Amino acid sequence: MARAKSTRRTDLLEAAQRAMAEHGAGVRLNQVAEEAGLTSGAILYHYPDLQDLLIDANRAGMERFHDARLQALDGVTDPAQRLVVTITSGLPIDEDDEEVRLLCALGGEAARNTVYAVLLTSLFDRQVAMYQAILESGAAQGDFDLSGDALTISRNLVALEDAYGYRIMAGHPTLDHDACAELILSYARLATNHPLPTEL
Amino acid sequence: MARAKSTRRTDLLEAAQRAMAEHGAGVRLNQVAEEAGLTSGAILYHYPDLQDLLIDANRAGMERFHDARLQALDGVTDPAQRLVVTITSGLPIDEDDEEVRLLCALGGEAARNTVYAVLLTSLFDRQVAMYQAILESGAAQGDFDLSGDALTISRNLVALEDAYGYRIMAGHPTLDHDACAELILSYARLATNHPLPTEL
DNA sequence: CAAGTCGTTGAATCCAAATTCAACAAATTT
DNA sequence: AAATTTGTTGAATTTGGATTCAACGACTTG
Repeated sequence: MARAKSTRRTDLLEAAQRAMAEHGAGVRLNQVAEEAGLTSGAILYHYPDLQDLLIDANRAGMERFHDARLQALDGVTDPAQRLVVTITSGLPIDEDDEEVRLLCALGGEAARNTVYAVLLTSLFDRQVAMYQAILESGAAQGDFDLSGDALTISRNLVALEDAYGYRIMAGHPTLDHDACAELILSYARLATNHPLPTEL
Repeated sequence: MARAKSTRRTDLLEAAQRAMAEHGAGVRLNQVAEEAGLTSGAILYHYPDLQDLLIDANRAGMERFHDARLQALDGVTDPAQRLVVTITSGLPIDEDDEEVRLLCALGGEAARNTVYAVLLTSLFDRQVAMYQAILESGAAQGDFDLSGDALTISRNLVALEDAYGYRIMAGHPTLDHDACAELILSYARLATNHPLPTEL
Protein backbone atom coordinates (compact mmCIF):
# COMPACT_ATOMS: atom_id res chain seq x y z
CA MET A 1 0.00 0.00 0.00
CA ALA A 2 1.37 3.38 -0.81
CA ARG A 3 -0.90 6.39 -0.73
CA ALA A 4 -3.45 7.91 1.59
CA LYS A 5 -6.61 6.51 0.09
CA SER A 6 -8.66 9.70 0.17
CA THR A 7 -6.51 11.21 -2.58
CA ARG A 8 -6.10 8.08 -4.64
CA ARG A 9 -9.27 8.46 -6.63
CA THR A 10 -8.61 12.14 -7.16
CA ASP A 11 -5.08 11.37 -8.29
CA LEU A 12 -6.37 8.98 -10.90
CA LEU A 13 -8.99 11.37 -12.15
CA GLU A 14 -6.48 14.17 -12.46
CA ALA A 15 -3.95 11.94 -14.16
CA ALA A 16 -6.61 10.86 -16.62
CA GLN A 17 -7.57 14.48 -17.24
CA ARG A 18 -4.00 15.47 -17.97
CA ALA A 19 -3.45 12.43 -20.16
CA MET A 20 -6.60 13.03 -22.15
CA ALA A 21 -5.87 16.75 -22.47
CA GLU A 22 -2.49 15.86 -23.89
CA HIS A 23 -3.32 12.84 -26.02
CA GLY A 24 -6.97 13.28 -26.88
CA ALA A 25 -9.91 10.95 -26.55
CA GLY A 26 -7.87 8.02 -27.87
CA VAL A 27 -5.53 8.22 -24.89
CA ARG A 28 -3.76 4.95 -23.99
CA LEU A 29 -3.90 3.19 -20.70
CA ASN A 30 -0.12 3.49 -20.42
CA GLN A 31 -0.27 7.22 -20.93
CA VAL A 32 -2.72 7.57 -18.07
CA ALA A 33 -0.49 5.34 -15.96
CA GLU A 34 2.54 7.47 -16.72
CA GLU A 35 0.70 10.64 -15.72
CA ALA A 36 -0.28 8.94 -12.50
CA GLY A 37 3.24 7.68 -11.87
CA LEU A 38 1.98 4.09 -11.79
CA THR A 39 1.96 1.06 -14.02
CA SER A 40 -0.99 0.11 -16.16
CA GLY A 41 -1.81 -2.77 -13.82
CA ALA A 42 -2.39 -0.39 -10.95
CA ILE A 43 -4.81 1.69 -13.01
CA LEU A 44 -6.63 -1.46 -14.04
CA TYR A 45 -6.93 -2.49 -10.43
CA HIS A 46 -9.05 0.59 -9.72
CA TYR A 47 -10.75 0.90 -13.08
CA PRO A 48 -10.95 -2.39 -14.96
CA ASP A 49 -12.32 -0.45 -17.92
CA LEU A 50 -10.39 2.63 -19.04
CA GLN A 51 -13.55 4.10 -20.55
CA ASP A 52 -15.13 4.32 -17.11
CA LEU A 53 -12.13 6.19 -15.77
CA LEU A 54 -12.18 8.61 -18.68
CA ILE A 55 -15.86 9.29 -18.20
CA ASP A 56 -15.40 9.96 -14.50
CA ALA A 57 -12.40 12.14 -15.27
CA ASN A 58 -14.35 14.21 -17.72
CA ARG A 59 -17.27 14.53 -15.36
CA ALA A 60 -14.92 15.79 -12.68
CA GLY A 61 -13.23 18.14 -15.13
CA MET A 62 -16.53 19.67 -16.18
CA GLU A 63 -17.55 20.00 -12.57
CA ARG A 64 -14.37 21.83 -11.74
CA PHE A 65 -14.74 24.12 -14.73
CA HIS A 66 -18.28 25.02 -13.79
CA ASP A 67 -17.48 25.47 -10.11
CA ALA A 68 -14.59 27.78 -10.94
CA ARG A 69 -16.94 30.01 -12.87
CA LEU A 70 -19.42 30.18 -10.02
CA GLN A 71 -16.47 30.87 -7.72
CA ALA A 72 -15.38 33.79 -9.89
CA LEU A 73 -18.80 35.33 -9.38
CA ASP A 74 -18.48 35.18 -5.63
CA GLY A 75 -18.97 38.59 -4.09
CA VAL A 76 -19.90 40.27 -7.35
CA THR A 77 -23.44 41.61 -7.05
CA ASP A 78 -23.89 44.10 -9.87
CA PRO A 79 -25.52 42.22 -12.78
CA ALA A 80 -23.39 44.01 -15.37
CA GLN A 81 -20.25 43.07 -13.51
CA ARG A 82 -21.48 39.53 -13.11
CA LEU A 83 -22.06 39.31 -16.83
CA VAL A 84 -18.59 40.61 -17.66
CA VAL A 85 -16.92 38.27 -15.16
CA THR A 86 -18.83 35.29 -16.48
CA ILE A 87 -17.87 36.04 -20.05
CA THR A 88 -14.17 36.29 -19.33
CA SER A 89 -14.14 33.28 -17.01
CA GLY A 90 -15.54 31.09 -19.78
CA LEU A 91 -12.62 31.61 -22.11
CA PRO A 92 -9.22 29.95 -21.84
CA ILE A 93 -6.40 32.31 -20.88
CA ASP A 94 -4.22 30.98 -23.67
CA GLU A 95 -3.73 27.88 -25.76
CA ASP A 96 -2.04 26.01 -22.90
CA ASP A 97 -5.18 25.92 -20.78
CA GLU A 98 -5.46 22.26 -19.83
CA GLU A 99 -9.01 22.43 -18.63
CA VAL A 100 -10.32 23.80 -21.91
CA ARG A 101 -8.06 21.48 -23.88
CA LEU A 102 -9.89 18.63 -22.22
CA LEU A 103 -13.25 20.13 -23.09
CA CYS A 104 -12.19 20.52 -26.71
CA ALA A 105 -11.13 16.90 -26.95
CA LEU A 106 -14.45 15.97 -25.43
CA GLY A 107 -16.37 18.14 -27.86
CA GLY A 108 -14.76 16.48 -30.84
CA GLU A 109 -15.59 13.08 -29.45
CA ALA A 110 -19.16 13.91 -28.52
CA ALA A 111 -20.28 13.70 -32.13
CA ARG A 112 -19.51 9.96 -32.02
CA ASN A 113 -19.90 9.05 -28.37
CA THR A 114 -23.26 9.25 -26.69
CA VAL A 115 -21.94 9.42 -23.15
CA TYR A 116 -19.68 12.34 -23.87
CA ALA A 117 -22.50 13.98 -25.81
CA VAL A 118 -24.79 13.77 -22.80
CA LEU A 119 -22.15 15.17 -20.48
CA LEU A 120 -21.36 18.11 -22.72
CA THR A 121 -24.99 18.84 -23.43
CA SER A 122 -25.64 19.02 -19.74
CA LEU A 123 -22.69 21.35 -19.20
CA PHE A 124 -23.96 23.57 -21.98
CA ASP A 125 -27.40 23.76 -20.43
CA ARG A 126 -26.03 24.53 -17.00
CA GLN A 127 -23.97 27.36 -18.37
CA VAL A 128 -27.02 28.67 -20.17
CA ALA A 129 -28.91 28.63 -16.89
CA MET A 130 -26.09 30.57 -15.26
CA TYR A 131 -26.28 33.33 -17.85
CA GLN A 132 -30.04 33.27 -17.76
CA ALA A 133 -30.11 33.98 -14.04
CA ILE A 134 -27.74 36.90 -14.50
CA LEU A 135 -29.71 38.36 -17.37
CA GLU A 136 -33.02 38.03 -15.63
CA SER A 137 -31.84 39.56 -12.41
CA GLY A 138 -30.29 42.41 -14.36
CA ALA A 139 -33.53 42.92 -16.24
CA ALA A 140 -35.56 42.79 -13.02
CA GLN A 141 -33.34 45.46 -11.49
CA GLY A 142 -33.78 47.60 -14.57
CA ASP A 143 -30.09 47.45 -15.46
CA PHE A 144 -30.62 45.46 -18.63
CA ASP A 145 -33.08 46.10 -21.40
CA LEU A 146 -33.06 42.72 -23.06
CA SER A 147 -33.36 42.52 -26.83
CA GLY A 148 -35.26 39.24 -26.62
CA ASP A 149 -35.91 36.45 -24.20
CA ALA A 150 -33.14 35.63 -21.76
CA LEU A 151 -32.93 32.00 -22.88
CA THR A 152 -32.11 32.96 -26.45
CA ILE A 153 -29.47 35.45 -25.40
CA SER A 154 -27.96 33.04 -22.90
CA ARG A 155 -27.69 30.27 -25.44
CA ASN A 156 -25.93 32.59 -27.82
CA LEU A 157 -23.54 33.74 -25.13
CA VAL A 158 -22.58 30.19 -24.23
CA ALA A 159 -22.27 29.28 -27.89
CA LEU A 160 -19.95 32.21 -28.47
CA GLU A 161 -17.68 31.35 -25.59
CA ASP A 162 -17.57 27.71 -26.67
CA ALA A 163 -16.59 28.57 -30.21
CA TYR A 164 -14.01 31.15 -29.22
CA GLY A 165 -12.57 28.65 -26.78
CA TYR A 166 -11.81 26.42 -29.76
CA ARG A 167 -10.32 29.34 -31.69
CA ILE A 168 -8.04 30.30 -28.84
CA MET A 169 -6.93 26.70 -28.31
CA ALA A 170 -6.20 26.43 -32.02
CA GLY A 171 -3.93 29.42 -31.67
CA HIS A 172 -5.76 31.85 -33.91
CA PRO A 173 -3.22 34.59 -34.67
CA THR A 174 -5.46 37.50 -33.69
CA LEU A 175 -8.17 36.00 -31.52
CA ASP A 176 -6.67 35.75 -28.06
CA HIS A 177 -8.53 35.79 -24.75
CA ASP A 178 -9.08 39.53 -24.66
CA ALA A 179 -10.06 39.87 -28.29
CA CYS A 180 -12.61 37.07 -27.90
CA ALA A 181 -13.98 38.56 -24.70
CA GLU A 182 -14.44 41.86 -26.54
CA LEU A 183 -16.30 40.08 -29.34
CA ILE A 184 -18.66 38.38 -26.95
CA LEU A 185 -19.12 41.60 -25.03
CA SER A 186 -20.09 43.37 -28.21
CA TYR A 187 -23.00 40.96 -28.50
CA ALA A 188 -23.80 41.19 -24.81
CA ARG A 189 -23.99 44.97 -25.05
CA LEU A 190 -26.37 44.76 -27.96
CA ALA A 191 -28.52 42.18 -26.24
CA THR A 192 -28.70 43.93 -22.88
CA ASN A 193 -28.55 47.53 -24.08
CA HIS A 194 -26.00 48.16 -21.34
CA PRO A 195 -22.45 49.52 -21.86
CA LEU A 196 -20.92 46.67 -19.79
CA PRO A 197 -17.67 48.36 -18.88
CA THR A 198 -14.69 46.04 -18.72
CA GLU A 199 -13.13 48.00 -15.88
CA LEU A 200 -14.98 48.52 -12.64
CA MET B 1 -4.21 -2.15 -61.87
CA ALA B 2 -7.86 -1.75 -61.16
CA ARG B 3 -9.42 1.71 -61.26
CA ALA B 4 -9.46 4.67 -63.59
CA LYS B 5 -6.71 6.74 -62.08
CA SER B 6 -8.52 10.06 -62.13
CA THR B 7 -10.87 8.93 -59.39
CA ARG B 8 -8.33 6.99 -57.36
CA ARG B 9 -7.06 9.91 -55.33
CA THR B 10 -10.59 11.16 -54.79
CA ASP B 11 -11.68 7.69 -53.69
CA LEU B 12 -8.97 7.59 -51.08
CA LEU B 13 -9.73 11.06 -49.79
CA GLU B 14 -13.41 10.27 -49.51
CA ALA B 15 -12.74 6.96 -47.82
CA ALA B 16 -10.47 8.70 -45.35
CA GLN B 17 -13.14 11.33 -44.72
CA ARG B 18 -15.76 8.71 -44.00
CA ALA B 19 -13.41 6.71 -41.82
CA MET B 20 -12.36 9.72 -39.81
CA ALA B 21 -15.93 10.96 -39.49
CA GLU B 22 -16.85 7.56 -38.08
CA HIS B 23 -13.81 6.77 -35.96
CA GLY B 24 -12.37 10.14 -35.06
CA ALA B 25 -8.88 11.51 -35.39
CA GLY B 26 -7.39 8.27 -34.11
CA VAL B 27 -8.73 6.37 -37.10
CA ARG B 28 -6.76 3.23 -38.06
CA LEU B 29 -5.18 2.49 -41.37
CA ASN B 30 -7.30 -0.63 -41.67
CA GLN B 31 -10.47 1.35 -41.13
CA VAL B 32 -9.56 3.66 -43.96
CA ALA B 33 -8.73 0.64 -46.11
CA GLU B 34 -12.08 -0.94 -45.35
CA GLU B 35 -13.92 2.26 -46.31
CA ALA B 36 -11.95 2.30 -49.54
CA GLY B 37 -12.62 -1.38 -50.22
CA LEU B 38 -8.89 -2.08 -50.32
CA THR B 39 -6.24 -3.60 -48.11
CA SER B 40 -3.96 -1.53 -45.94
CA GLY B 41 -1.05 -2.21 -48.28
CA ALA B 42 -2.82 -0.48 -51.14
CA ILE B 43 -3.42 2.62 -49.05
CA LEU B 44 0.22 2.64 -48.02
CA TYR B 45 1.26 2.42 -51.64
CA HIS B 46 -0.34 5.80 -52.29
CA TYR B 47 0.23 7.37 -48.88
CA PRO B 48 3.18 5.89 -47.02
CA ASP B 49 2.16 8.00 -44.04
CA LEU B 50 -1.45 7.86 -42.92
CA GLN B 51 -1.18 11.32 -41.40
CA ASP B 52 -0.58 12.82 -44.81
CA LEU B 53 -3.67 11.16 -46.17
CA LEU B 54 -5.76 12.39 -43.26
CA ILE B 55 -4.50 15.92 -43.70
CA ASP B 56 -5.29 15.88 -47.40
CA ALA B 57 -8.68 14.36 -46.66
CA ASN B 58 -9.50 17.08 -44.19
CA ARG B 59 -8.33 19.78 -46.53
CA ALA B 60 -10.58 18.37 -49.21
CA GLY B 61 -13.48 18.06 -46.78
CA MET B 62 -13.15 21.68 -45.70
CA GLU B 63 -12.93 22.76 -49.31
CA ARG B 64 -16.08 20.90 -50.15
CA PHE B 65 -17.90 22.35 -47.16
CA HIS B 66 -16.91 25.87 -48.08
CA ASP B 67 -17.68 25.42 -51.74
CA ALA B 68 -21.12 24.05 -50.94
CA ARG B 69 -21.89 27.20 -49.00
CA LEU B 70 -20.81 29.43 -51.85
CA GLN B 71 -22.86 27.23 -54.14
CA ALA B 72 -25.93 27.72 -51.97
CA LEU B 73 -25.57 31.46 -52.50
CA ASP B 74 -25.61 31.10 -56.23
CA GLY B 75 -28.31 33.22 -57.79
CA VAL B 76 -29.30 34.87 -54.52
CA THR B 77 -28.72 38.58 -54.82
CA ASP B 78 -30.63 40.22 -52.00
CA PRO B 79 -28.21 40.69 -49.08
CA ALA B 80 -30.81 39.75 -46.49
CA GLN B 81 -31.56 36.55 -48.36
CA ARG B 82 -27.86 35.85 -48.76
CA LEU B 83 -27.40 36.24 -45.04
CA VAL B 84 -30.25 33.87 -44.21
CA VAL B 85 -29.06 31.28 -46.71
CA THR B 86 -25.52 31.43 -45.38
CA ILE B 87 -26.65 30.97 -41.82
CA THR B 88 -28.71 27.90 -42.56
CA SER B 89 -26.12 26.37 -44.87
CA GLY B 90 -23.52 26.48 -42.10
CA LEU B 91 -25.43 24.22 -39.76
CA PRO B 92 -25.68 20.44 -40.05
CA ILE B 93 -29.13 19.18 -41.01
CA ASP B 94 -29.07 16.62 -38.22
CA GLU B 95 -26.62 14.63 -36.14
CA ASP B 96 -25.86 12.26 -39.00
CA ASP B 97 -24.23 14.95 -41.13
CA GLU B 98 -20.91 13.35 -42.09
CA GLU B 99 -19.29 16.53 -43.27
CA VAL B 100 -19.82 18.33 -39.98
CA ARG B 101 -18.92 15.22 -38.03
CA LEU B 102 -15.55 15.37 -39.68
CA LEU B 103 -15.17 19.03 -38.80
CA CYS B 104 -16.04 18.32 -35.18
CA ALA B 105 -13.43 15.58 -34.95
CA LEU B 106 -10.96 17.99 -36.46
CA GLY B 107 -11.88 20.73 -34.03
CA GLY B 108 -11.25 18.51 -31.05
CA GLU B 109 -7.89 17.52 -32.46
CA ALA B 110 -6.83 21.04 -33.38
CA ALA B 111 -6.10 21.91 -29.77
CA ARG B 112 -3.25 19.38 -29.88
CA ASN B 113 -2.25 19.25 -33.52
CA THR B 114 -0.76 22.28 -35.20
CA VAL B 115 -1.55 21.18 -38.73
CA TYR B 116 -5.22 20.71 -38.01
CA ALA B 117 -5.22 23.96 -36.07
CA VAL B 118 -3.89 25.84 -39.07
CA LEU B 119 -6.43 24.26 -41.39
CA LEU B 120 -9.37 25.04 -39.16
CA THR B 121 -8.20 28.56 -38.44
CA SER B 122 -8.00 29.20 -42.12
CA LEU B 123 -11.50 27.82 -42.67
CA PHE B 124 -12.80 30.04 -39.90
CA ASP B 125 -11.25 33.11 -41.44
CA ARG B 126 -12.60 32.31 -44.86
CA GLN B 127 -16.08 31.93 -43.49
CA VAL B 128 -15.70 35.23 -41.70
CA ALA B 129 -14.70 36.84 -44.97
CA MET B 130 -17.79 35.38 -46.61
CA TYR B 131 -20.10 36.92 -44.02
CA GLN B 132 -18.16 40.16 -44.11
CA ALA B 133 -18.74 40.56 -47.82
CA ILE B 134 -22.46 39.97 -47.37
CA LEU B 135 -22.76 42.40 -44.49
CA GLU B 136 -20.81 45.11 -46.24
CA SER B 137 -22.72 44.84 -49.46
CA GLY B 138 -25.98 44.93 -47.51
CA ALA B 139 -24.79 47.98 -45.61
CA ALA B 140 -23.66 49.67 -48.82
CA GLN B 141 -27.08 49.09 -50.35
CA GLY B 142 -28.73 50.54 -47.29
CA ASP B 143 -30.45 47.26 -46.40
CA PHE B 144 -28.46 46.73 -43.22
CA ASP B 145 -27.77 49.19 -40.46
CA LEU B 146 -24.85 47.47 -38.80
CA SER B 147 -24.53 47.63 -35.03
CA GLY B 148 -20.73 47.66 -35.25
CA ASP B 149 -18.00 46.82 -37.67
CA ALA B 150 -18.67 44.01 -40.10
CA LEU B 151 -15.64 42.03 -38.99
CA THR B 152 -16.87 41.78 -35.42
CA ILE B 153 -20.34 40.73 -36.47
CA SER B 154 -19.01 38.22 -38.97
CA ARG B 155 -16.75 36.60 -36.43
CA ASN B 156 -19.63 36.23 -34.05
CA LEU B 157 -21.84 34.74 -36.74
CA VAL B 158 -19.24 32.13 -37.64
CA ALA B 159 -18.59 31.41 -33.97
CA LEU B 160 -22.29 30.85 -33.40
CA GLU B 161 -22.68 28.47 -36.28
CA ASP B 162 -19.59 26.54 -35.20
CA ALA B 163 -20.81 26.13 -31.66
CA TYR B 164 -24.33 25.17 -32.65
CA GLY B 165 -22.87 22.68 -35.09
CA TYR B 166 -21.33 20.90 -32.12
CA ARG B 167 -24.60 21.08 -30.19
CA ILE B 168 -26.59 19.58 -33.04
CA MET B 169 -24.01 16.83 -33.57
CA ALA B 170 -24.12 16.05 -29.85
CA GLY B 171 -27.87 15.58 -30.21
CA HIS B 172 -29.06 18.37 -27.97
CA PRO B 173 -32.69 17.53 -27.22
CA THR B 174 -34.10 20.93 -28.20
CA LEU B 175 -31.43 22.54 -30.36
CA ASP B 176 -31.97 21.13 -33.82
CA HIS B 177 -31.09 22.75 -37.12
CA ASP B 178 -34.06 25.09 -37.22
CA ALA B 179 -33.85 26.11 -33.58
CA CYS B 180 -30.16 26.93 -33.97
CA ALA B 181 -30.78 28.86 -37.18
CA GLU B 182 -33.39 30.89 -35.33
CA LEU B 183 -30.92 31.62 -32.51
CA ILE B 184 -28.27 32.81 -34.92
CA LEU B 185 -30.85 34.83 -36.84
CA SER B 186 -31.88 36.55 -33.65
CA TYR B 187 -28.34 37.86 -33.36
CA ALA B 188 -28.15 38.68 -37.05
CA ARG B 189 -31.33 40.74 -36.80
CA LEU B 190 -29.95 42.69 -33.89
CA ALA B 191 -26.66 43.27 -35.63
CA THR B 192 -28.09 44.30 -38.97
CA ASN B 193 -31.28 45.96 -37.78
CA HIS B 194 -33.09 44.06 -40.51
CA PRO B 195 -36.04 41.65 -39.98
CA LEU B 196 -34.34 38.93 -42.07
CA PRO B 197 -37.42 36.94 -43.01
CA THR B 198 -36.90 33.21 -43.16
CA GLU B 199 -39.38 32.86 -45.99
CA LEU B 200 -38.90 34.72 -49.21
C1' DC C 1 2.61 -10.51 16.21
C1' DA C 2 0.01 -13.41 13.08
C1' DA C 3 -3.20 -13.34 9.57
C1' DG C 4 -5.34 -11.04 6.26
C1' DT C 5 -6.25 -7.29 2.98
C1' DC C 6 -4.84 -3.73 -0.23
C1' DG C 7 -2.20 -1.70 -3.86
C1' DT C 8 1.38 -2.29 -6.71
C1' DT C 9 4.84 -4.18 -9.74
C1' DG C 10 7.00 -6.70 -13.46
C1' DA C 11 7.07 -10.52 -16.30
C1' DA C 12 4.41 -13.39 -19.46
C1' DT C 13 1.02 -13.66 -22.69
C1' DC C 14 -2.15 -12.18 -25.90
C1' DC C 15 -3.94 -9.48 -29.53
C1' DA C 16 -4.51 -6.08 -32.99
C1' DA C 17 -2.55 -3.04 -35.99
C1' DA C 18 1.48 -1.43 -38.77
C1' DT C 19 4.86 -2.60 -41.91
C1' DT C 20 7.25 -5.10 -45.38
C1' DC C 21 7.50 -7.57 -49.47
C1' DA C 22 7.36 -11.24 -53.02
C1' DA C 23 4.15 -12.27 -56.37
C1' DC C 24 0.83 -11.23 -59.56
C1' DA C 25 -2.68 -8.99 -62.59
C1' DA C 26 -4.10 -5.12 -65.26
C1' DA C 27 -2.91 -1.36 -68.01
C1' DT C 28 0.65 1.03 -70.97
C1' DT C 29 4.48 1.52 -73.83
C1' DT C 30 7.46 0.16 -77.37
C1' DA D 1 2.94 -9.19 -78.34
C1' DA D 2 6.80 -8.37 -75.41
C1' DA D 3 8.43 -5.59 -72.01
C1' DT D 4 7.48 -2.33 -68.54
C1' DT D 5 4.99 0.13 -65.25
C1' DT D 6 1.31 0.51 -61.96
C1' DG D 7 -1.71 -1.07 -58.36
C1' DT D 8 -2.98 -4.57 -55.49
C1' DT D 9 -3.05 -8.58 -52.57
C1' DG D 10 -1.94 -11.81 -48.93
C1' DA D 11 1.30 -13.75 -46.08
C1' DA D 12 5.12 -12.98 -42.84
C1' DT D 13 7.12 -10.10 -39.58
C1' DT D 14 7.40 -6.58 -36.32
C1' DT D 15 5.55 -3.50 -33.02
C1' DG D 16 3.07 -1.83 -29.28
C1' DG D 17 -0.54 -1.79 -26.25
C1' DA D 18 -3.87 -4.55 -23.33
C1' DT D 19 -4.48 -8.07 -20.15
C1' DT D 20 -3.42 -11.43 -16.75
C1' DC D 21 -1.33 -12.88 -12.73
C1' DA D 22 2.06 -14.55 -9.30
C1' DA D 23 4.64 -12.34 -5.99
C1' DC D 24 5.53 -8.90 -2.71
C1' DG D 25 5.61 -4.98 0.44
C1' DA D 26 2.78 -2.07 3.24
C1' DC D 27 -0.80 -1.32 6.11
C1' DT D 28 -4.89 -3.17 9.24
C1' DT D 29 -7.23 -6.13 12.22
C1' DG D 30 -7.96 -9.80 15.37
